[in-house]
Amino acid sequence: MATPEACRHLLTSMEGITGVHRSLAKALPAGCLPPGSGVLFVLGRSEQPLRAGRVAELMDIDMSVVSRRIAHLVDQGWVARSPNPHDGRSCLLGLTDQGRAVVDNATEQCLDVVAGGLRDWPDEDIERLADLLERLRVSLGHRTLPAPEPVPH
Amino acid sequence: MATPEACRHLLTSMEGITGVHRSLAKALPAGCLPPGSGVLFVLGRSEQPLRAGRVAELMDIDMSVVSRRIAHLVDQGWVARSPNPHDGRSCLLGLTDQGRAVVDNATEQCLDVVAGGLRDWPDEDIERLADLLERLRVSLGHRTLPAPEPVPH
DNA sequence: TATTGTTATACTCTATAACTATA
DNA sequence: TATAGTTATAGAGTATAACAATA
Repeated sequence: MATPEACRHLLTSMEGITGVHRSLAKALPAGCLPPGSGVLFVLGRSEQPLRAGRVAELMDIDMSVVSRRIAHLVDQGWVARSPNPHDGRSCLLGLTDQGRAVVDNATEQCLDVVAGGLRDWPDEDIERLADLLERLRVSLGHRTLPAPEPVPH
Repeated sequence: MATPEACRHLLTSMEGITGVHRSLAKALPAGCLPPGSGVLFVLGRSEQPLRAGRVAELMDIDMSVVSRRIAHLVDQGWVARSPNPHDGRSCLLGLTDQGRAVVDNATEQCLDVVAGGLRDWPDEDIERLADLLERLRVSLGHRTLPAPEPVPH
């Protein structure tokens, strides 16, 4: 049912999608989104500790990237590694209290900016946009929902 | 009217927004989006030739970035500089026929991927998402619409 | 003196490939 | 042999600062 016209319209509006993201980041106080925040957010949203490979899968980036970031985040004291009882090759990763504080602060700052920019929006438009973005992500094949850590054999 | 709950929901769905963009790029044939495509797209959408500073403004990135990209795109033969009759400090930038071909091809390839992923979406949802994204971009302060080149004094 | 654009430098995000350790 | 993770290297996007030319 997707006509080429509608897709073309969407494509144009998606063209600047990274710009929107950057605008948001620029509107934030300096240091609010430290390097590697993405990993921090993913770990912060997860119910359980995650393996590095699982983080890479959820973010749809290469594990080598996650590995280097994790090392840095551990150095910062924001992420803690604990041994994986089921597999000696991997560790389980979780936020420290400090890491949680960084995530919570960044989230609040982002919320301030978004809520400020969207203060005239009707609530239902915001909800609709969020829902549509989520569906777009799924339709374009990007993983999102953290499934429970599977127990290996 | 924007409640914190709705904004939080939107923020979560925006977190992976660059991932969606990357998914799209990854789904494309190699070489389809050459470095600097963004500048190419902006020039391709403009009715008239643009100054470098104007491109930077429209993309909300630093002019130094545009400058280096333009140099590369001119080397590739995709962008042509012409003298600006109103101001000797700047040039006017436009696509060459080759550049136009690159833009058109990339657009079609992107359309194929998007239309494929969204083939089950009702048309009105696609339009609604495109509209909401456009409004989001405006509300968060990101410039989009190419205004006519102002004539300096 | 202010503005336009260029260049040098550096930082962030990402991927590929080669490697180590464990399964 | 296959998988999880690490490390080295490289490419792409971006910003800041110093600079040259023109207004």
